[in-house]
Amino acid sequence: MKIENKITEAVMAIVEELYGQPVPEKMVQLQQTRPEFEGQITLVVFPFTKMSHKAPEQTAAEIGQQLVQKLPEVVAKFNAVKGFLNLCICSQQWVALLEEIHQNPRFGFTPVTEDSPLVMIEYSSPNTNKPLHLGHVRNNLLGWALAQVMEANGNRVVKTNIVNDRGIHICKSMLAWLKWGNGETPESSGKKGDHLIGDYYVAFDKHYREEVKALTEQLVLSGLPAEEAEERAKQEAPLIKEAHAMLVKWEQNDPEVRALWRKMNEWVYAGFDETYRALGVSFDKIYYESETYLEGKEKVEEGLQKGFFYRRDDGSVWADLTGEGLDEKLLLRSDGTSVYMTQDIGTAKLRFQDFPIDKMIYVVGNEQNYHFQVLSILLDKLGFKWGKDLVHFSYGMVELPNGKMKSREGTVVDADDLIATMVADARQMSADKVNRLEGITEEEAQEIARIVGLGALKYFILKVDARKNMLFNPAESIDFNGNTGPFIQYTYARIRSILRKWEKEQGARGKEQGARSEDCSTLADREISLIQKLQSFEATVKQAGQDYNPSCIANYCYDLASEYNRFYHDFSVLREEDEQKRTFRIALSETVGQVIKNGMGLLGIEVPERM
RNA sequence: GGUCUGGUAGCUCAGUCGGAUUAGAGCAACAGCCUUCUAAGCUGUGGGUCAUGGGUUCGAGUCCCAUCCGGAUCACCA
Repeated sequence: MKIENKITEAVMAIVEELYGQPVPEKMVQLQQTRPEFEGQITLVVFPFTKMSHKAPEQTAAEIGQQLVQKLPEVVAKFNAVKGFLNLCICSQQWVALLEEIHQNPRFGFTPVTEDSPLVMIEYSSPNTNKPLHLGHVRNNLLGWALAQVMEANGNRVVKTNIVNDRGIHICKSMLAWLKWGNGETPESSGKKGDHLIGDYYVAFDKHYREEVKALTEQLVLSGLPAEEAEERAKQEAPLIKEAHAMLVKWEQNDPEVRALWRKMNEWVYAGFDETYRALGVSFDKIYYESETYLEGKEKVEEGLQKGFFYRRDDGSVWADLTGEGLDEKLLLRSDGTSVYMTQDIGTAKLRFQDFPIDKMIYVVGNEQNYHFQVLSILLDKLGFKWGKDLVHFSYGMVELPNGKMKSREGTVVDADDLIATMVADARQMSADKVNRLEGITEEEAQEIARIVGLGALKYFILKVDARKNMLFNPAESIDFNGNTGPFIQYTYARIRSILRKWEKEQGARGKEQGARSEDCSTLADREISLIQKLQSFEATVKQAGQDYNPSCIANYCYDLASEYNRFYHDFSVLREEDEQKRTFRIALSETVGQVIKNGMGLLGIEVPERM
């Protein structure tokens, strides 16, 4: 039984006994004692003053006395400051707690069973016409971390990706490749497939803009107002018309267009796979829009028959959501083709056929908040049981110091470049610390650099609250000091180093057990607060699962590492002469390392054995 | 304009269920600490009207209302 629970139970009994009123459990508020006061756990007594009809301080004192009497093995002594009752907990309790955590390598995790709820998480969702950029990186990292967190909270998780592999943007790349590509392939050019295709997408855009510009001038000369001229030029430029023609051919299953489309998409997928592998993310099931985009129509027809939707005179189908405080939403165009919303309904249908989903989480940027509000209502109306409380895990945009990322203006941070830069910087960083690299092969050093560089990137992104927009300053982000991933990794590596030395020592004189509860009556404040910190990992994981918020785990890892660093500087663990204390502190260190590893693991961040 | 969302130190960010006379980290600046288990570290100094005004109460950065500023969204685009 946890220390908190014992105290809560006792307080409930005591208050009822003293003041004659039953107390709901929620009223018993326990918190960590502020460092400037003596004690470790504090009871907030304000809520009880109404029952006691006494001053807060006196009420606190009365409860404190009873606690010491009734729980002598837990509460050693107390002091009351205003309405706060600070309790000094017996060291044995802390030692026992540490031992419990130490014994449980999965501390804080809820086991997953056959009957656990099935949660599907959709993330990444790239377009196949250009490589992944920083915005996708945030999406992928959040999606992956969220999946880990949900699993840690006892859910079965299916990670899924919907690939937007069809549409006008793909045709643009295809067209440009046909026109100017001379048969270039990833092999012949040495480029990653997604970058190759992205280059043609850019080429298309460049030529297209030139055409638009020339055509606009022409139209202006013939007497059209400038704005109107540009509008028309955009629609009538030969290139865009060709692209549209290609899209029509694609939809008609033209063998040549389809073959080219398939070939180029394969190149892109190979490129994406490489980036995904570098980021350490993966999927259990991938859906392609080309396979799902027609499915939604059927569901919309069904909704139409049931009277949820209505058809206008021009044949288009709409949902009237004014009753829900929203607008009317188009579901099928007048020509019968589907729109974005229809496709999402179709994808939902397929997913539900494939999996008995209990909860669906979409990791998609906050610019689509409205879309998912509507989708939730529509899916609910159409009878998807998870539709009503689907979760749109909505994250903010990544901004750059000079504004937003815009592919046209070349202010995009490419994912592959970014990863390579971070790893190279980490390599440079550790090369500066020559003594560390002793006895390490070049290969091992490279692997450490990969772990540290990626750790820096991942932590930098995951530590900020997902729903907020965040600023990515390329110069400052490559910082390995302070509140960063490498700081936490460093703490871990140092703990491992201590343990390696200790194990060597133990090997010489025979194995010995870790934490001992006897004779540790005088724990230092630092040790106790470390144990308290360790204990709160459980609550943090739970909270992250409830709020769908990986960032609190990131901040927890930093807090824990900081706390350990102070401990590390206060005590010489290996040189401690008192045998009891030393084994205790070794066990404490080992447990901190274990929790750091688990916490970082939830974020998809690896920790190195040495660095 | 409607809806949603954010505003905390020069900069980037934390801040749990509303809790403690003094609101925390990191970066940047300044000052200390490597004969001691990994200095990617530790300790200290300076830096704040928690956007503004009201309200709720024993108590508000946190909850409510209004205002100001920023962002997103409101397509027969995806």
